[in-house]
Amino acid sequence: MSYTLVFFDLETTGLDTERCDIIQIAAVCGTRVFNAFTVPRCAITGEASRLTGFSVAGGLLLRRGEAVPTVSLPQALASFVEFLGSFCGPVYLAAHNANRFDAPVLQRMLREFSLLRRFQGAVSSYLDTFLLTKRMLTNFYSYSLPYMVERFLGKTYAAHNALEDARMLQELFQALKPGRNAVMKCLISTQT
DNA sequence: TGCCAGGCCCTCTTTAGGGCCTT
Repeated sequence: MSYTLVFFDLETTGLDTERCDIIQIAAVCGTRVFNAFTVPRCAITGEASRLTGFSVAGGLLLRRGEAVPTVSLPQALASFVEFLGSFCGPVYLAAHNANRFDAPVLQRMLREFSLLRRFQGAVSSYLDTFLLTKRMLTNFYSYSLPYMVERFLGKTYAAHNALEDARMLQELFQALKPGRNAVMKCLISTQT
């Protein structure tokens, strides 16, 4: 049975998956793209702000000082679920370190806005590409996304922009060509 | 200044501990 892989990434206010808020949700599947920004409800940590370039001033979301168009968090999440629901199943939602970061944050947000059931109807599993690359490739200096992209695609890119991270993750996956069995071993159910 | 989260993986392991990766 075939499956659809959608590559995604979140930019958030920090690393605490129980408390952080989403700033950017981005996803790619082939040439189809989703990208949404939202004004976070809690403060952006200094480290997250330094890495992503995001800040909030006067109720506006700024990236490196320039205002970014935003929608409300529930609007962003509902649009994301609608985007995911437009693909033929089963749909796997892939992120680098999904198991430990992106999936817990997204699941918590979807539950908060009563969107989890709809999401679970569209997406059967997450795919953790960090686990996948660690299992596929041994004895590497690093398994971070920027390092993997530089090593296998020969590119440096604007890391910590969710859309660029998702695009690079898709390219990396296409370059590495993991087997179906390797992919299946790194899936995490959305039914939590 | 340096610490802050945390499940998985590895190994100098299993009666444990440290590093990784994500923002």
